[in-house]
Amino acid sequence: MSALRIEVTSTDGPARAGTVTTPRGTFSTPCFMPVGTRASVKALSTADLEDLGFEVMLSNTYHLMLRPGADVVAELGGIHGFAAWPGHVLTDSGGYQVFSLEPDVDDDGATFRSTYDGSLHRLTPESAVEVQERLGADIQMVLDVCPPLPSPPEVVRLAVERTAAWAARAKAAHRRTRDQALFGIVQGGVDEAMRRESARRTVEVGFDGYGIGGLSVGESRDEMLPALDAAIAELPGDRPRYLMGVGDPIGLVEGIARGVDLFDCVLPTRLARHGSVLTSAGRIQIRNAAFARDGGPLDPACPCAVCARWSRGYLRHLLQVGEPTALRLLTWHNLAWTLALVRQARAAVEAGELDGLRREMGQVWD
RNA sequence: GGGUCGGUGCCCGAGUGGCCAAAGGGAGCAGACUGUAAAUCUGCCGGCACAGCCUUCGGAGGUUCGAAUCCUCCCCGGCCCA
Repeated sequence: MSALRIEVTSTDGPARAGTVTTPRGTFSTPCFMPVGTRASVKALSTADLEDLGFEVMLSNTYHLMLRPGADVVAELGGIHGFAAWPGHVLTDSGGYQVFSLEPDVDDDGATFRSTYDGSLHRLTPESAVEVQERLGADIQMVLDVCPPLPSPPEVVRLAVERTAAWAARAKAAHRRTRDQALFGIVQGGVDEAMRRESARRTVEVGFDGYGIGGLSVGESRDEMLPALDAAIAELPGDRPRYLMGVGDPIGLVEGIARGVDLFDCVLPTRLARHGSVLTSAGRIQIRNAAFARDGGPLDPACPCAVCARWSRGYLRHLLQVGEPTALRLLTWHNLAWTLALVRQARAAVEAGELDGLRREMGQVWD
């Protein structure tokens, strides 16, 4: 009789252990069971995940609006019920997605085609707020205009104007029914004066927090940081400042040094899926042949569950053969690594030692 | 034994006289990625003293100015008949 190896992977990450209950008794995993055995499998301990500090789940109205549809999410308990997530949820307005899909933008809103089925959709400042409210998001973003960089001054100007006008409309459309927050967004490209103006005009409308958008869209760090400084200088100190789309190690630390409170970024997860691993010695490409016989962890200094258990050689193997688990494990590590960095930065801020951390990071990352 | 189809670069697979070191895919190797359209994209992928030369399309001969492509024999595999 052939046997089947039973391992347990929970939906929110690799569980350390699990149990398999069969008519013959309960066994802990990994274990071997005869094929055909009727069994129920239960994962135990996802404590590692909670430990990582995933207190905020990020989600995107653009996707939820088109698939499965905001009404479906609303019917199934809003995003918290739908995704079984009790923590906070921040939704993006779709402004960035719309920007990346080459939309037709006019003064009233943006029209774009769904990448799922080609159908035409329209987003306005009002409808973006309405969708996010139906989703039940705790932190909602106003619809903005995010021009690519570099862009001619008149394009940046127009983006600033529309973003300001849309901010006022979004605020007017927003009904505070619970303790949800609405954040405005600062645009202005890499022009410092434009950044200041956009920040002032957004603050004039008045929001619970402020996103700094339109950065990390192709410009160099030397262009980005002065623009960031200019925006932050105009933002109130008692409101959260959210640097949208930045998530590289230097970007995080430099943002924190300038007073940024919140980030969100695809970089750690996308890099992971593509085999780029964040380590205390810099980025490595785990696909490289050099790691085939490397029995060590991704990052010896990393305390994450993946580094505690699997070798570079094994993770490379999983990736090379196309095993989906590889994507997950590498993502787990990059996320844990990034969160550890942010935690370290937080501690450094409290200890007044952030400059030391910045210098350290500068020696490893560019 | 007879018939028939076929043997192409690491693998699969186009090509059927010159434009062929040989399409395409996979594998391999390297790189990119920052408010997720993206488990995606890009480059390399016979050798070398590299605008050229050398070796390669089962093997050995031959035809031709010229062959992976045509002819002969041989080796190997699939299918059909005996």
